[in-house]
Amino acid sequence: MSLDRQYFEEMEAKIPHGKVRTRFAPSPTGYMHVGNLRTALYTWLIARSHGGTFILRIEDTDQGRLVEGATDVIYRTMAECGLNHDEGPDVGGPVAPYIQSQRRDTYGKYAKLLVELGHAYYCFCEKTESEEDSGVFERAADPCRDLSREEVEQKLAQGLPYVIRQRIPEGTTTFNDAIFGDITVDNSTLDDQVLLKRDGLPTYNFANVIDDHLMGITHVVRGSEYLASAPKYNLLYEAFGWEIPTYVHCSPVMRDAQNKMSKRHGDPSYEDLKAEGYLTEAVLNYVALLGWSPKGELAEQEIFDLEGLVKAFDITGISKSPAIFDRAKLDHFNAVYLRSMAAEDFAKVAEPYIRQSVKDTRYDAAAIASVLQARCEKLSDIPEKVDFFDQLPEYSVEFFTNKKSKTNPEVSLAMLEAAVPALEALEQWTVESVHDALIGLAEKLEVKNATLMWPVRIAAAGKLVTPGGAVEICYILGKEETVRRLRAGMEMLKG
RNA sequence: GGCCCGUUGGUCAAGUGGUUAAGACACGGCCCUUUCACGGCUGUAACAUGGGUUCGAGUCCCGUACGGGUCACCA
Repeated sequence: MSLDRQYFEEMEAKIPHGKVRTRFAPSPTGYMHVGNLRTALYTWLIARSHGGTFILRIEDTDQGRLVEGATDVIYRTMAECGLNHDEGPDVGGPVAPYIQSQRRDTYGKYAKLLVELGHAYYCFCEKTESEEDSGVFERAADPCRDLSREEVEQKLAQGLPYVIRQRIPEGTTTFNDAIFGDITVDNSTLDDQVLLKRDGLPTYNFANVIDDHLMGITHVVRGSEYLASAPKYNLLYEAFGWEIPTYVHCSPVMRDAQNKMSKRHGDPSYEDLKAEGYLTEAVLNYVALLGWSPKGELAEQEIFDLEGLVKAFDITGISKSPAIFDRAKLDHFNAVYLRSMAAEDFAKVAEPYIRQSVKDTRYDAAAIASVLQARCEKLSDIPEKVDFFDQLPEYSVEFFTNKKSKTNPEVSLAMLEAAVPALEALEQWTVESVHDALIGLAEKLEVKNATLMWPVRIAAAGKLVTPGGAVEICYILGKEETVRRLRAGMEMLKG
């Protein structure tokens, strides 16, 4: 067994040093769930807030789980969110390739190096049966652990299939996590995990260590489900004599107190949220705060754009406990972002939703948008809110009764009878002219504004709750349609 | 079951031995008002639990309960 020393030297020589380097390393499942997005965000933030480098690496070592087009979802999501990477499969970089299936040889070589170093061994056993739910898990000593060098050579020469396993030493292992602190475990609780699978591909755990080292990763950000395997990582780094990176284990995003967000439960992915009418900025902002909070004078701030996050972000603000994903709060963030948009920008994103129910192009989408902006939490709320423009809904005569406005059917009829000629007389049909006409009329009739406005709005919209008041709705409807609807209301009140 | 981790209002959370225990969302009330919103004001509501340590504990230590993770030739 001869090792290619030069290969290792070359690989080592390529590793960049001196700057923070982080990596987001998804396996291509075709689905970017919220927890994933948050991990990507934090990872990106750590790099950017240190002026470091952010790397995208694709972990596709599981041949059985390859999903067509899955990497596209990752690229698209990252780009849309503004989480740009400096190195990756598509842009290259000094430690390419960035797709694990293309690094196959490397893992094999390092696995053999580890065998040579005495920290791993060849195992020729059959695949281990999963122990089911026997309740007690006891690891039998692996007979291959103590095979002599000659025996190994012999079996190899016979072409027997094998895996390479990590040789866990006696003692205890302590590792440090930036969020959880020092954690010490007894090595007897660690198993001689497989490093290199029978198909020659590395296991996730091994590939991670090799790639993170070879890519010069300084901060390993990942879900807390990997916390338990961290000691084995340390042992691996130590076995190679490599510097151990900073671990940053993040607790999961939950759907409720017991369950993680999951595709299986129908929890939304980033793309699902987009489709539901949420803004990318709002999702990112919300997700950033799910499990992280700013320190110091920024502690009370909640609205952050990416740039603001870069300035405020700090690993120590990441919390240990899991966070439940709360729609109501996401809705709030989305509403805040929607409201803060310039009117024309909002009109632009709202228009498709408006046109879902307002097909009649005589009705100005921009005008409708302006009335909608302060009134929706997500864009998908829009169609239902503006459905009365195209067609006046059937409504109850009871709608005309409103205590606070001091209206009832009788009063309403009188108001409409007065409003119709006043509006018909208008030469200019603008928000101002309609407003002035109606306010002037109320004054003349010596009734409070609401007494006149309420029936007008009901007759114009046929709904109890509308985006905008009587004036805006009449304006958008136009004179002809407004008058037609008010007259219809009068007929109804007479009948 | 072993090992590891976590636990501040319904939710997100600040808090690093001495505070009237922040703030946000949600919820209730009031104001504004041309409905609903927006905006403003205001209210209800929390340190899982039992022991220590200490003059003093949400903050430190131990136990208990509950929850989660992990124990794959998956990632």
